[in-house]
Amino acid sequence: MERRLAREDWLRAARLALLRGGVEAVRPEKIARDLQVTKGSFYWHFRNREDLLEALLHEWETELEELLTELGPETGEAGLRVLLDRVAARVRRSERGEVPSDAAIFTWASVSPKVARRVNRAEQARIDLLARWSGNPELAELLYLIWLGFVTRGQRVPGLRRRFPEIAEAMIRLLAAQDAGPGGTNDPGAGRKS
Amino acid sequence: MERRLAREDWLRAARLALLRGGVEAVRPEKIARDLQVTKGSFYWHFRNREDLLEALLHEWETELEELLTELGPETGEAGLRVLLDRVAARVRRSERGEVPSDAAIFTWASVSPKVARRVNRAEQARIDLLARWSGNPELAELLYLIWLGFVTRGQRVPGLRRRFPEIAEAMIRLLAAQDAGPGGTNDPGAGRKS
DNA sequence: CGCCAACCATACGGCACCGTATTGACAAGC
DNA sequence: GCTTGTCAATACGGTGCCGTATGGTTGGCG
Repeated sequence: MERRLAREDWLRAARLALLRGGVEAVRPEKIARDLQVTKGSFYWHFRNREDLLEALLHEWETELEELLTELGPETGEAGLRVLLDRVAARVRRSERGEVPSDAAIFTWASVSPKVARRVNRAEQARIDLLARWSGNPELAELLYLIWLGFVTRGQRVPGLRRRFPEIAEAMIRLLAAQDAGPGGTNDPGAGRKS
Repeated sequence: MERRLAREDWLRAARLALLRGGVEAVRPEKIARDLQVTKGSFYWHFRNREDLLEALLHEWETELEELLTELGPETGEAGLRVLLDRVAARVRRSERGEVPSDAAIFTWASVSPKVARRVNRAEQARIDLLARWSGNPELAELLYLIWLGFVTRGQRVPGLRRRFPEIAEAMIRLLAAQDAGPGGTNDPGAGRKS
């Protein structure tokens, strides 16, 4: 019994620790206790704590890039549907520790300027994508804020995450409303620039 | 010279520490260094670290209640304008350390179940208020999520907080759109300019 | 003037964690 | 069966923080 651990086992445990207790819970000795080993193992797989944290952040960045590049050619409402589906799937995977949780990373970013810079960059890519799809930068930002708010609140409010489809529909309606709405159909450049 | 410190001085320093570095930065010895005194002072004003944290959270709760009860009778668009004004003022005060920052408290809540429960309660009060005003629970939730997302992102993205008026206008348009929108044409001109 | 309360400094024991060094267990392949 | 590579246990010195104990300084006030 008592299998031995690979680097990936440590990463998974670290992702779960990050998810549940924030960065401050991601500590070699603590995770070692969770895994029922001593830290002798940890320092074989990682140089130090910083190395582990960097691995987590890097993992999140690359996973996210993949998600964005794997999207199909659909834009507008159809595109948003696909994107939200993917995002929801990611959240489920993160709850199993298979991938770092967006929410946890955001929380981390809000207390670490270094992490914040990298998160902001990834975030901007998402917003830009929404802006291209909707042809409306302001709406894109609004949609993103709704999602971000949902994720933030979903960390705290039990059972809220299950209501994601509901919020997703509201977002889609918002997107649809502006296509049919004030300016005529999908007029790129109808928004504002910063 | 070298004035001596009152409890309020410690609280202010703690609010700033919370704002800048999260809960983990709220530590007696660390704040003592910031204040150029030793922790002997701290333990005169507070029982222990937990006591300080509780004071911060309690302060946030009561300040927030006051904000909500001090609102006028306006509802709908006019009410939202007043509310957002108040909220913006609060954010400025929090940056001066006069009151705990919403964003910092939310970040704290996301790593502390105990804090999360209390934050959720206060949060629900805000959402309920919006729901009464708009007569549309789903829209209320959406508006709240936009604000929450903005606050979360505003912690990280430099200069974003200055764009609050812009977001506020978008929220107000959203509220106005549903008055004029799906429900039929009930007077959209009601509640102009506060 | 002298005293008391408010406030702060100093010094201490304890704990949790970091990172390193060294040794030990075990399996795979030669 | 012996070696080698992989992973883990143990033990250690160092640091930062907690909370307490105790004594020092100061200002107001009777």
